[in-house]
Amino acid sequence: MVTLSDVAKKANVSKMTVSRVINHPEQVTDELKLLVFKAMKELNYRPNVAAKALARNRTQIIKLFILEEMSTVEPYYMSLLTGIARELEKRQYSLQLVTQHNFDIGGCDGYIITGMRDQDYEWIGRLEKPVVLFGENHYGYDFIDTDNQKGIKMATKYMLDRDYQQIIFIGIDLNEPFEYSREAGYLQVMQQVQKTPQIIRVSNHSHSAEKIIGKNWRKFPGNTGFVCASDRLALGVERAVMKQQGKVPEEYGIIGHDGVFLDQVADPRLTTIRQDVTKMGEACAKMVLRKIEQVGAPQGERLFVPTLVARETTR
Amino acid sequence: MVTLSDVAKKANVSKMTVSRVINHPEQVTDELKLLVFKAMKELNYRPNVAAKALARNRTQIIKLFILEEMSTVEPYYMSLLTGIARELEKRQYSLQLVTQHNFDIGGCDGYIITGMRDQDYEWIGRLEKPVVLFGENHYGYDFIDTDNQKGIKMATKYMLDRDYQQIIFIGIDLNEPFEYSREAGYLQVMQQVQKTPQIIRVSNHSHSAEKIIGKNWRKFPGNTGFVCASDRLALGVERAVMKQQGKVPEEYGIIGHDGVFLDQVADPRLTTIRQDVTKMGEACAKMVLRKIEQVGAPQGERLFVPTLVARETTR
DNA sequence: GTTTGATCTGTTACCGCTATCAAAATAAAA
DNA sequence: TTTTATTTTGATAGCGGTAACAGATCAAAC
Repeated sequence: MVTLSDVAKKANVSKMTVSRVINHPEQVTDELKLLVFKAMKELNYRPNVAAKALARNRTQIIKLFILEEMSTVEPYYMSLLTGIARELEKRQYSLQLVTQHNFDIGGCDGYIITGMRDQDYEWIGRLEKPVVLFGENHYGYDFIDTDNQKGIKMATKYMLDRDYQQIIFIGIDLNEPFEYSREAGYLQVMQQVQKTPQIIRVSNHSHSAEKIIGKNWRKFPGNTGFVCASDRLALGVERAVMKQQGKVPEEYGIIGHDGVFLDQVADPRLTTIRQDVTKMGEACAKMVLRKIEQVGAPQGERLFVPTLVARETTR
Repeated sequence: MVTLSDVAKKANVSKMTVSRVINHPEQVTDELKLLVFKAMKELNYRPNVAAKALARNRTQIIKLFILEEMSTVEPYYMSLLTGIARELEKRQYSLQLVTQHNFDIGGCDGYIITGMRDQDYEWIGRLEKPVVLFGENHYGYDFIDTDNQKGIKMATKYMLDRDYQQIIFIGIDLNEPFEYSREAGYLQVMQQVQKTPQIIRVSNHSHSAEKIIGKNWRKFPGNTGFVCASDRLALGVERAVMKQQGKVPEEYGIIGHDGVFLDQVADPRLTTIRQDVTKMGEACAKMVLRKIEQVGAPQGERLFVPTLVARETTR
């Protein structure tokens, strides 16, 4: 195994200089830097993460809490993980996945938390290492999220553009900020165009949406657009419409939200508000690492603007 | 931070004794063990993973390679991850997720690899640390998998039990062992009951299955059972049947395979061969850790028997 | 009561890296 | 040129564990 000392010897400098080239390059002359880089490359030097962690009194570990039940877990967590993992690896950090069933012990340098419900904020506030949330909140915690409001605004406007007359929002029956933001987006656009909004809230399962749409079918005369708070709901709505022999997209438009996995499985394929979840994952990792560097300084929020992917459920 | 020394002082023993209590308890008298445990508890001692790793020349890191494209990635990888993470954490290991886009550098103590295709085995063979595969293979690598053959056998038999006359296997158009095993399971049962088997292979997308079933609809008279190699395919088959006004499950039976996520999204809900992917994840982790302990000794294979979950697509 | 052997516990020396401070080299001011 | 300030580099001492060996303890055998 190639160590710092090996590189140091080869470059005719001290260990410390090599260490500095890696961690504080601004403190080293360009001349020496060059020598050291050359030696590192020639020896194919790989720093020993454990040694670094020990010396700096760090763990080089970030914990990811996924607080939702894994059975209901959205497939997009996989993309989130990919993004986080990619960024952490670049910076020589490891990941530890924490779910309901292993609320645990070992130390870490920071946390990324997602799937929070209101009651979680209390213990989150007591965590002693930097925390970044994936998902908006109103408690002042730093977070990354998609721009929920803008996303649904886009969807609603798109429905209007495509000339659907009656536009209905199918929301998730949950008192969480992301849902409020989405509804707000819908309401704002409806207000702008002076149409009466209509919101139906159901639990986030395709069957719930399907059922409620079926039951209230007579209220949806044709030319109706359904803006849905998730692709799951959109999938359920789509099925309900199809079963009622409603024509998609001619008579009924459907727009989902998320654009990860489910939208492609649907038939016709869902028009959806797509989020780049992987990129958001990277952003979570970057933010928590920056926060660690800055000894816990607040990082604020970062919203990612989603894109509307037009497919087969809108005309 | 509480260290070994703190515990040692409190228990009036040396650091080494404490270390032994943790790593080689059989070498310590019960008397001392009790003292040490008490001290550990009272001080709430948490071992420093980095220090341990450094001293033992280990990384305490396991890398998980997911070789499939993340866009097509099955949601069940999330369950796999959960299982792996849970087990690793118990043993003070961290996880590093490696995908197409960060084929990387840093060291590790072992690998778990999944989503391999034939051409991958070459470089896998060159890895210098213990490897465990998730997914059967014929190259002698240690692996964990679901019992593909038995699963499809169960499905096929179940179709027969439910008195579907013509039973068709919808397979994945891929030259991989798991597919062969599934087909073998189907073929064996068909042979036993002296029925002519019929296999249709398509790429693993719901739309592919839907299309091919639609196109060949006249070949499926009613009283037909479709045994599918994945829930995705089953979903497509289900849609095709519904579109042709076929009655599910009265006239047409459908059984999927995997039982993670998609089966619940379908409507009617899919009868499926369910795997406990989380448990298999745990098994992967256990196996690779054992292999590390045993300096790379072969561990063989371990097949998990899946269960048939009867729902709404079989009568 | 020694001696011997086995079992248990403690001492020492690292593992590879970084913070801290001291020393050397360089630049600026006197 | 000498003095002083500044920048750059090096020596040292851990970080918290573990392996390897040395020393102590204890029981059985002489």
